[in-house]
Amino acid sequence: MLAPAAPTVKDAALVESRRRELAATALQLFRARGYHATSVRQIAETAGLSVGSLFNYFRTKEQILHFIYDQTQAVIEEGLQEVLQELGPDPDEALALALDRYFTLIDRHQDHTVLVYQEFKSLDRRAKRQVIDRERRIMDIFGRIIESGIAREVFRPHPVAATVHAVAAIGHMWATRRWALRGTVTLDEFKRAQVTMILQGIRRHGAGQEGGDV
Amino acid sequence: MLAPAAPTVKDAALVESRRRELAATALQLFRARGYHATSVRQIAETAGLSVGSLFNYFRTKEQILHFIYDQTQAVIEEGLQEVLQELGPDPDEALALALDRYFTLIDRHQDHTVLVYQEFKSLDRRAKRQVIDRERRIMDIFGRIIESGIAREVFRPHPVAATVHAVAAIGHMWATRRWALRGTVTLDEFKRAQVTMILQGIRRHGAGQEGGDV
Amino acid sequence: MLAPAAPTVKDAALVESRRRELAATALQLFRARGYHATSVRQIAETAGLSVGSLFNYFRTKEQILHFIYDQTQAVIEEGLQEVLQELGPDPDEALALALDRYFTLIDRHQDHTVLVYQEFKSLDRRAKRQVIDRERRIMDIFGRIIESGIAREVFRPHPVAATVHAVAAIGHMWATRRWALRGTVTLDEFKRAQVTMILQGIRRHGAGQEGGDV
Amino acid sequence: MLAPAAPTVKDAALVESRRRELAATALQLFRARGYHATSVRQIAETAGLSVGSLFNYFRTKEQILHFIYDQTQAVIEEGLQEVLQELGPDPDEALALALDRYFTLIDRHQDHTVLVYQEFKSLDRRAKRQVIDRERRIMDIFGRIIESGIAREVFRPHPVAATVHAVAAIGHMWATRRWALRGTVTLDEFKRAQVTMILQGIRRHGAGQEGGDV
DNA sequence: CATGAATGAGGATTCATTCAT
DNA sequence: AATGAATGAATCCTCATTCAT
Repeated sequence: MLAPAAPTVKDAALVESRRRELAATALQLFRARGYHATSVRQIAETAGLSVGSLFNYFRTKEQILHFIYDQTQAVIEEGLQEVLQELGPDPDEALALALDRYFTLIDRHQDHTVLVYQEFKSLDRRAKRQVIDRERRIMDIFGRIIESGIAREVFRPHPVAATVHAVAAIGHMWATRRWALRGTVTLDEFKRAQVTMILQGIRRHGAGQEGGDV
Repeated sequence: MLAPAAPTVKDAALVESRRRELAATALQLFRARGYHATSVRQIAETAGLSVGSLFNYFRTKEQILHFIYDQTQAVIEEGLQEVLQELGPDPDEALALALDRYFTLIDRHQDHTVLVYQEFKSLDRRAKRQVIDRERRIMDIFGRIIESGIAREVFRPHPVAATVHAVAAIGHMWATRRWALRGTVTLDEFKRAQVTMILQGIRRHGAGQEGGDV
Repeated sequence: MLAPAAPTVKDAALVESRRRELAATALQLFRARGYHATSVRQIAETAGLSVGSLFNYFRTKEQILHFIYDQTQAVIEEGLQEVLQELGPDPDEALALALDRYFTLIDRHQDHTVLVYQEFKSLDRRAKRQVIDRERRIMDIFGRIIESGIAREVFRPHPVAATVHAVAAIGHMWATRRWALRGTVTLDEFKRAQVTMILQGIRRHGAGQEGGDV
Repeated sequence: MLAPAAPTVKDAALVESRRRELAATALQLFRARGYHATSVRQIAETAGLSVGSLFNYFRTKEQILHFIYDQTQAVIEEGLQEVLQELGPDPDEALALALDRYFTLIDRHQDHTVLVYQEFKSLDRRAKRQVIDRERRIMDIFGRIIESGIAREVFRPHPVAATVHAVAAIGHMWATRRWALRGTVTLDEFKRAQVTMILQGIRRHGAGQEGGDV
């Protein structure tokens, strides 16, 4: 969870709900105009609050950004942890399922995904570290699946980091390269193509299932 | 070429060299501090010019950004066109060579690559379109190689867009996810792993060469 | 007495006690951080009240300041009136006693003394006049002693205003120039030195008692 | 001298003259409305500049305040150093001359004198120290005269700090208590009364000249 | 062509005060 | 009588851009 640090307002439930509203509004504006081009006043007004009120829920503009990051990363991490429970021992199937879920989550949080690429550097050091730590935890989920596949001699023993971050890159691309994909590939086609490529790409014996049957 | 639009100064050679200097300086500053956190004054001073002078070579701050994008994209496109000449008919080998070159170019222009992700939205519509058009041309190079592979029934007939942009995503990741890769994978290891994964991943018969022989 | 103007709350005793508490808290904060750097919210919280409540006891922030001034000036005036009762006819002795009491009171209300110098101008015209009137009354106490001394030809016939305000300046300096005096002079040494200087300084025949016998 | 720290503008002479103008304007406004109640915009506009320009000459509002302090303290210190050259060996006469000059300087810089009392606390630590150091140097000038008088057994051996700061307090009072003195005492009467009181007040043998013959 | 002083719109943030509960 | 959430004017400061020299 993101460090609380809400000024003035004491009603925790109110704080939570207002923060959510504001974050949602801000996310849209940040994506539409960019973080710097979006003024705090715009956020407040779009959310139907006064500037003063906004600052009762976030202490700085940057905190809004951090909150957005934290909130969605949490959802993604939880979503993946959830699917982890359901995974069988077959690395092929496990990775396919995890990838499917990951791509679904990214699809659901496209704006957030792009925003991380764009405005990560606008965070302060502490926030940066938090975001990176969380991202590392998310990557570790795939890392463990792949390592188990390597241990079982199903996957090739390639540098896990390279593979794991390729997974992230390919997933994120669904959000960052929408301009190219929109209209040419559906989410399902995208999933099938990428899952196939990744699975077949890292499998030890090129032979076997043609993957993609997810 | 980037739309001209240099004010006042007539000497074309001077304009070109000054622009290059300024762009190089600006790229470093943008990467170090971010586009918005970098002031035009800083760029000018770091480059050893006066603010007034800078505005003789670029009409707006945004134009500097656009110039940087355009310049590096041109180098990348040319670098790929170059390698295209040398490609034989074997799609496997062709793709491997093109990928290798592409990853090399991205490694050489990491700052630029990251900057595109971060500040693309700061461009105006015209500039955006130009950058996207160029990116599409770059992608088309891979597109043609892959299509030819599909035609020869070497590659699986998956949506080309998905594959092509996966190539981009994986390449860019070398720049955008340095924080994760630095220290764990060398450029050569990275190249080998990704080229293998991509080739094996899209090949029709999973069997065959184990890739990586680049 | 300070002009009433307490809103809403009717219970006079409650009003008085709350005002005292708030004023005491505010005085400390004003001295520590400055009047402008202290927010009403801080005052309320430090005093253990809600902002809303505070505004039931003071209508404006300025009114708090005014109240502090008024309250302490009253104490000082009363303290001096008190000593006036005990004064004998000897102007030398009378002045010495009054000065001693005055310096003691200032020592006890250093924060207030400094605050008057700093934030007098933050009062509105009416409040300013009230504070000045009270200060004049305090000065008059010394004025009358000195005039009586002049009439008895014990003190030199110098402009009384000059002498009287020198007394104030010297007394206040114990508070305003603490940075210089702290650690070098004790209150008693200070008193002895200043009383001696003042008495000997205004006495008609420089000769006579060497003062300091306070 | 005040640490330079002027941004942007390079023409040193221009910086100096603009700073003087701005400081003069600011001093008036600060005195009339108070430091906090005066906006930077007001200062700029009153001085006939744009806000942006003002910030080419001072980096912060506080720096203006510091500059004002520094500038006038320098004048006062120099003025006293000057008179030091002309002093003979007679402590009585020396002190009388120094006091006369000091009171004259304070009269000439009343606004500054009051402002120090009011807004000293608005300075940051470094600036505070600078102002105090300078004030100490000014006090030392009187300190040395008095000590020499004590050494020659002309003045009583009272704590020098107490006397020296009484001098300051009495001098400053001409500025801080104008509201009481204006109209009742002229500068010359004030000087004569205070010089007499101080000299006679600290002299060893109450006898001797009746002072005031300045 | 170069310089650098001037501009002023615009941004984030604070805070005294109000008022519905 | 107490609470504390809401308000929005006002503040300091930055920075891209212009233009006289």
